[in-house]
Amino acid sequence: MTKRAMLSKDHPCRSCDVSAEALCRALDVETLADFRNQGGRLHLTAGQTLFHQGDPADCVFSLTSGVVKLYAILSDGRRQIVAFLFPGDFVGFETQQSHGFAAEAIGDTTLCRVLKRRFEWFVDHYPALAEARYRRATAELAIAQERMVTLGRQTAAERLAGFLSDIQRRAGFRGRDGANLVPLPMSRGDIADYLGLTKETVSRELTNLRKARVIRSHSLTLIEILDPRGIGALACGIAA
Amino acid sequence: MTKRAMLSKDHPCRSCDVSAEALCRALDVETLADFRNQGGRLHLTAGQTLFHQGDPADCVFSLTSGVVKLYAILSDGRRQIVAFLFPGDFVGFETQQSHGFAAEAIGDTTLCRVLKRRFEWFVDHYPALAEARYRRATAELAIAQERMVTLGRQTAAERLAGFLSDIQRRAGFRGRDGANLVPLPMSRGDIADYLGLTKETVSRELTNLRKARVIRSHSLTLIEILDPRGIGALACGIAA
DNA sequence: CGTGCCGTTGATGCCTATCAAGGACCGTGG
DNA sequence: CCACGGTCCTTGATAGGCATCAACGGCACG
Repeated sequence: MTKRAMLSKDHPCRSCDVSAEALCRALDVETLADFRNQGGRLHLTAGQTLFHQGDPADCVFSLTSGVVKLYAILSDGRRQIVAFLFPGDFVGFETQQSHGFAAEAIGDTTLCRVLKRRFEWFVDHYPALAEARYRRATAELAIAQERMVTLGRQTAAERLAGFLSDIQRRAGFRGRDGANLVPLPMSRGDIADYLGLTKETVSRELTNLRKARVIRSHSLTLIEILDPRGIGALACGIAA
Repeated sequence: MTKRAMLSKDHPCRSCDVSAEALCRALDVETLADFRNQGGRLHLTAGQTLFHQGDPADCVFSLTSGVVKLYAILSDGRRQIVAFLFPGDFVGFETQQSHGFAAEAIGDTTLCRVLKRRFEWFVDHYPALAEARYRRATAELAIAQERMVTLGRQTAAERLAGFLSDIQRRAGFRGRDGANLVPLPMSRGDIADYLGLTKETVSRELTNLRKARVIRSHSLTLIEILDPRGIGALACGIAA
């Protein structure tokens, strides 16, 4: 049994099943309880925004269920989705005063919220949390830099293959027959805006992969990867 | 007089004129001297690489003069430059074991090198340095995310305008007649690989800006911005 | 059972890449 | 000092990949 089980029976963190990499995990049990009591729990339904571009960034959030998109909108309506956030991801721990991007729920979503000032108090007093926060920041930086390569230099097919690999790694699961299943809770338009393409191109490339028997669609929001090597070969590109 | 003047007369950091945001500035004088003695100074000439993709990341570097490009190469030779580093910038403070990108000097370059283990010892013992390192990481993350927008959604003209604005902010200076001068030490090919374009397109867009009297070329590596508002109008895009 | 949103597919066009040639600049060596 | 070669930049012609425009189909919802 993990220390986690020692939380009082009705403490929300007790049943929190976010991935082991969540920043909260850097805290021991009593501290976690303390930390958790600083904030509140938040529910969002599809399309609700957590914050807009330019909003003051005075809270940090830990996503416990659902998927959130982080995006920028240009003056003429063009949109770029900077990241999809999955359970276990943190939002808002950047040092800027205001949010550079908007955050919006893709489906039903729950988050934990803590005032940033509180969060920083904990960071100052618990080196493990500071360390975890720093590791998270550099990990995200590395991801962001990889995405520059994707957006700057890859073709539509490569982008989509890379995207499917990523989602599989972060949210993929096995069917009872061992099938390699990948959920796609976001719309085609969202995928397009994430990859710097249009929804039509995303749709076309998906059918290409389908025709090539690399993937199979179980529904609009659930695909199966039939040929992981094929996906990998397309996606890789990077490094010699 | 700043505390800096208290460094022993021949201490290398004494004459170091990197921008005030360099991480070293988080340390007080004696500590800085101590810190500085851990490493060495490094000189590179045009085209020399500091490290390759995949090299073990066991040193951190502080750029004191010159410009360095950080880039990835895909298996078929496509290249994406992830960042240009200017004096005051730090390299290699990410948490990964190996470098995800290669670093190469664009012209003559000098850097300070410190073993990462040493650096981390200082981070552990000087909270101000930890704080500065964290701020730097999140600042770079924000920049990387902005660049996703550029690479994913902006046109060639917008990318170039944004690029010129950025370089002006980071390395621009005034001529004796007040001219708004921007150095371009990197080649057109480098700019192209930074912006996700080709060198031909970069060249064409530069001549467009020239014909539109938005910029003027003093030489291949030095341009003058005649119409900052024009550049800004093109570059902005972001936010309504 | 209609209505609307989302996804797919097709036809067309545009932006930028690619291919190609000429020109400017620079360092070298005669 | 000038000729020379190489590299980088510029400019033009053409092509291709993806966007745009448009129509249709499926699915969810009222």
